[in-house]
Amino acid sequence: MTIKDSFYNDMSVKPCGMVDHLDGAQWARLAPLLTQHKQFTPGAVISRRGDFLDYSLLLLDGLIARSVPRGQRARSTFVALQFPGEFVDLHAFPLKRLDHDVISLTDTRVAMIAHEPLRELLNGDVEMARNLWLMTLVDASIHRHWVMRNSAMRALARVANFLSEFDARMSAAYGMERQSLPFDLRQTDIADATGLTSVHVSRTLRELREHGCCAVTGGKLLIHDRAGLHKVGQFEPAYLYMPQSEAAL
Amino acid sequence: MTIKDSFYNDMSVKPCGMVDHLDGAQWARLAPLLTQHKQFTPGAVISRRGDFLDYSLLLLDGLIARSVPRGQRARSTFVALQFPGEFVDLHAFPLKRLDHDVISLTDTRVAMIAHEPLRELLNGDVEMARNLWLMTLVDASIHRHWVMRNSAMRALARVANFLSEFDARMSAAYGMERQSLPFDLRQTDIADATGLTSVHVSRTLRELREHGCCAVTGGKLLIHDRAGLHKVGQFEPAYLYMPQSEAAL
DNA sequence: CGCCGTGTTGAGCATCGTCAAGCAGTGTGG
DNA sequence: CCACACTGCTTGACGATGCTCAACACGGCG
Repeated sequence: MTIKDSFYNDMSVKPCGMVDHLDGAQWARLAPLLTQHKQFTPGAVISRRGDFLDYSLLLLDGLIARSVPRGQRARSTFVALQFPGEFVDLHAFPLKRLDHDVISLTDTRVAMIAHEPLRELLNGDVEMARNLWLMTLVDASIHRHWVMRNSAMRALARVANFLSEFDARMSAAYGMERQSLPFDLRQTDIADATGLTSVHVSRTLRELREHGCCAVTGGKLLIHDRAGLHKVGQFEPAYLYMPQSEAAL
Repeated sequence: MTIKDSFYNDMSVKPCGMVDHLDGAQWARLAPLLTQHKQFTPGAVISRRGDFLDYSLLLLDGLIARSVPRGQRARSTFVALQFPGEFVDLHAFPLKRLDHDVISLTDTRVAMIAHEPLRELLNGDVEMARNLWLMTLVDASIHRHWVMRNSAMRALARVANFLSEFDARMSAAYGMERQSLPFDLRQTDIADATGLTSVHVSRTLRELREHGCCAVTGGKLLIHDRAGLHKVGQFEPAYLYMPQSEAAL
C-alpha cells in the first residue's frame, strides 16, 4: 500500500475517516448522490453565517474551518475543523440555516450532496439516517472537547492536545499512523482554533520542539514522541468515537 | 396565565422550550414513552463518562450539567447545561456511550425514555426522527457558541453572555420573558461553565451589578437592563434556533 | 529588486489565577 | 439557647500566564 498524499479521487472506493461509520453497502447507496465536485483555494469563503443551504459537502481533500467572525476587522474564532472523509455541514440538512462561516484553509476538494435527494434516500433507509445522525453527534462530541480544551487547559497543554487531535484525525483519514504529516495550517490558524494569539502559539510550539515532542516546519508536522505529546496534552482520543478507540473510556 | 415556578407536571401538555421543535401530534406520540419519572438532588451524578446507556432523559424541572472531570480532586469543566424541556443525553441514542458525566445541579425531575421503544417509534416516523436529530443539532450549535465564548471573550463579556443565554433558554422554558428568574447556580457553577475561577466570577458579577445590568442574589437573577446585558455580552440569540429568533442572523 | 505574508523575539503590561483571611447564612449537636 | 462546623461569597495582595505593540528575519513572487 502506498501512502496517499491526495485523498479520495475514486468515489467508488469508500473513504476512511469519519465515513467509516457507514458500511460498504450504505456507502454504495450514498456515493451516487455525491457526483458534483468543487474546488476551493486557501481563504475562500464556502458559505456564510445565516445562509440557507439546500446541499451539504463531503470533504475529499484539504482542510476546512467552521469559523465565527469576531469584532470588525479582527481575527476570527474557529469552532470546528473538518478533515478529509468528514461531512462539513451535514447539520445544515435538518437545521437548514448556518450559524457560522465555512472557510477553506488549504486547497480543498469537496463533493456536494443535495438535500432533496438525500431526504428521499433517508426516508427509505432508517439505518443510514441513524448513521448520518451519529456522524453529526461525533462532531458535537468534538465540539464539547474543544470547549473543555479552550476553557480548562493552559497554552502548552492546549496546543499539544490540538496537535494530538490533528494527528489522530489525519491518521484516520489516511487509514494509518504516520511520523510525518502534511500540515498546511499557519500559526494564526492554530491560534484561531485554540483561542490564543499567534505570537503565543509561536512560543508554545518552540517549547514543544524543545521538549522533543514534535516540530512544525515547512508544511509538515513531525511527531518525534507521540506518547510524550499525548501526555503533555492529556490526550485521550475516546471522544473521537473512532472504531479503534471504542475499547477505551 | 399564571407564572410557573415548577415545570411540566402534566405530560399530556407539551412543554415549551426545546421540544417546541416537535408539533402537537408528534408530542402525543412521544409522550406515552416518557412514563417513568425520576428525581435527583443537587450534586447527584446521573450518569458517568464511559457508561453505555439504553435510555435517555427529558429534563422536566431543574438544571443539569454535562461535565468533564479535570485533574484529580480539582474542579470540573461544564461542557453543556440543560434546561427544562430539553433532552439531556439524547445523543446517547445513536452514540450509546457517553463522553462526559451528567450531573444534577439542583433538585431535578426527569422523564426517562428507553431506546428500544424509541427506535421502534422512529423506524415508523421519519419526520419525528428528523426533528429529534434537529434537537441534538441545536445542542451542537450551542456547543459551538460555548467554544467561541470561552475562547474569544474576556471575563466580563463572557459572564454577561452566559447570563444572557441563561435568560433566553429559561424564558423559552417558561414560555415568556421575566424580569426576575430563579437562579439556582452557585458562583462555582458559573466558573465551571465559563472557564474562570469562582473568585473572578465574583468580581465580574460585582462589575455587572455596578454597571446596572443585572444582579444575582438569593437564588434569583434580576435583569435590570436586558439590552445593556446583551450589549456587554455581545449576545445574539440566533444560535439557539428558537422559533422567535428565526428571522435574525 | 521590493513587497507581502508568515514566523520569531523582546519588552511591558493587563487580565486573571492563587492563596489567604474573613463574613454571612444554615444546619447540627450539646 | 449557644457553640460549632460547613458551605458559599467577598475582598485583598501577589504573581503568572498570555496579550499588545513593535521590530526584524526569511522566503516566495511579482
